[in-house]
Amino acid sequence: MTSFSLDPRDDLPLYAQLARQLREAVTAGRWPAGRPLPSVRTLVGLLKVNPQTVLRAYRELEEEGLVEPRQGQGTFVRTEAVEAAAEARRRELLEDIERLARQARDLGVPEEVIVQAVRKEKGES
Amino acid sequence: MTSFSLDPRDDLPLYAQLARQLREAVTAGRWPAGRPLPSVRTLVGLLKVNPQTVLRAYRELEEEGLVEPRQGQGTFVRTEAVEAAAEARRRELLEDIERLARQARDLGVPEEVIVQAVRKEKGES
Amino acid sequence: MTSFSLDPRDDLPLYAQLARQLREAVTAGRWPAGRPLPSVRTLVGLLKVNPQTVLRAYRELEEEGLVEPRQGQGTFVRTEAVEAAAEARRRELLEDIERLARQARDLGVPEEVIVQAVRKEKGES
Amino acid sequence: MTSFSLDPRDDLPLYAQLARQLREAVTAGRWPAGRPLPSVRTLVGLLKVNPQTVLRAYRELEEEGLVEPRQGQGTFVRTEAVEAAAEARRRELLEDIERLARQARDLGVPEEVIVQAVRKEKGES
DNA sequence: GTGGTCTAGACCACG
DNA sequence: GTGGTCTAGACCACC
Repeated sequence: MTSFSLDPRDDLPLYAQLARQLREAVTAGRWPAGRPLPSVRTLVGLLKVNPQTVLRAYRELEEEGLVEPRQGQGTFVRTEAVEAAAEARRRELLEDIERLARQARDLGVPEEVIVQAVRKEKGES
Repeated sequence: MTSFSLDPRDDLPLYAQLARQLREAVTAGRWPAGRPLPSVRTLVGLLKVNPQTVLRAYRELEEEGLVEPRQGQGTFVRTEAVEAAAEARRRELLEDIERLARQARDLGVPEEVIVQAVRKEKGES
Repeated sequence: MTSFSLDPRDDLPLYAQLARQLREAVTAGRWPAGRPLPSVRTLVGLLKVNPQTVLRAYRELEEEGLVEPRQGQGTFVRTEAVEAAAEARRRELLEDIERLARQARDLGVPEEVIVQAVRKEKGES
Repeated sequence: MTSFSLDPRDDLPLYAQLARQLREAVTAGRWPAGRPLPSVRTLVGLLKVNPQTVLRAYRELEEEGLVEPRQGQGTFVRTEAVEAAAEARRRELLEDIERLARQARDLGVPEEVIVQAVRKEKGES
C-alpha cells in the first residue's frame, strides 16, 4: 500500500530520500509494530538501487530510534518512539512555516494571501 | 549595516549560505544601484573564508542576472532584475508554505494552529 | 528458581545471551548433576524464540564440555568440568578488570576510586 | 605519533576497531582543535582498507558529536565535546569494573585478589 | 530468509 | 587537496 520513489536528479542523496519516505510512513502510523518493514532486498529490487543505499537509509532511522533491526527477522517499528517523533516533526513544521511566513511578509506578501495558501488544500481531500 | 554570518556546520555549503544572504540583501532593496557590493577581498577578510568561496557566491548571483561586475569598479545590483527576483521568491515561499502546511495537517495539526503560526509575528516587527 | 531473559536489542546474539546465562547458572552450581537442564521445548516456550536459537546455545555448552545430552533423558551437567570452567572464568574476569582499570587510570581516575568501586558491593550481598 | 592497527580476525568490525582507536586518541587529548585528523585517504593508505571502512568510522565519531568534518578541509575535533565524552567513559568504566568485580566475588575470588589486579599495573609506567 | 560488513573503484561537490 | 555518494558484488552471522 505504501510506495516509494527515488529521483537521482534530486539534490538529496538517494539514501536520504528513501529515509525521508520511510520516516514519514512510520510516523504516519503505517507499518504497525508487528509487521516488519520491507526487507533490504525487497527495496533493492523495487527501487533498483544498491543494497548499501537502502541499508544506509535504514541505519538512519535506527539511529533516530524509530526502528530496530532484528537479525534474521527484519526491521521493526519501535512504537514507543513514533509519537515522540511525530510531535517533534509537528513542532519543526510550525517553526518552518513561521519562518517562511515572516520572510514572505518581509517581501510584501499580504498576510491574507499567506493564510489563503495555508488553507488552500482544504477542499481537495 | 548589512552583516553576514557563515556556519561551517550548516548543511548548506559556505558559498551557498553567502549567496543566499547576498540575494536576500539585494532583493530587500539594500545596496542601491549606485553603491557596489562589498569586494571579494573585503568579504574574505570579514568572513575568514577562501576567496573561491566568495567568488562562487558572486558568480551565482551574476548567473541569476541579479548583479553585474564592472571592470575596476566593483559589483553592482541590476535594479531591473530585483523585482522579478522578489516575485520569484514570493512564489517559491508560498509554495513551500503550502507544502509544509499540508504536511502539518497530515500529522494532525489543526488548521487554525497553522494559521496562528502564520499570523504569529504580526506585532513583533 | 533460575530465570532467563533475552534482549533482542543487545549487541550479543540471542543464542549467546542464552548460552551465557546457562553457563553462569551451571558454573554457579545451580543444576546439580542429577537434574537435567530445561528442555529445548521448555525454553522455546518460556523465551518465545526460535528453537534454533536454544539449540545453538546448548550446542555451545556441549562443545565447551560443560554439559552432555543423554538420549531421551535430557541435558546434564558434567560436574567434573564445572570447576575448570569456573577457574577459567575467574582468570578471564581478573584480566578484564585489570584492562579496564588501566584504561580508567589512563583517563585520570584516581586508583583509590577504582578500588572503591571494586569494594563497593561488599555489604549488599 | 599516533598509530592505528586493525585485526581482521577480531570480533569487532574493522570500522568499529578504528572508531574505537580514534575515539581514544581524541578523548585522550591528542589531535588539538586546530589540526585535522588524518584524512580518509591517508588512513586508507596506512591501513590498507577500503575508503568506506574509514568513512564509517569517522561517521561514527561525528554522530557522537566528537568530531566535525569540513568540506575540503578535513575532519576536526570538537573540543567542547571531548571532556564530556571522557567523563562519560570514566563512569562507564567504573560501572563495568563494579559489575565484573561482583561476578568475580560471586565465583569465590577473594576481594583482595581483585584489588591486587586493579593495582597491578602501578609500577609499570 | 534476514541484516551486517567489506571490497574495489567511479564520480561529484567543496574550498 | 578534502569529504560524500553510489555501484556491483562477495561473504558472514543470525534466526
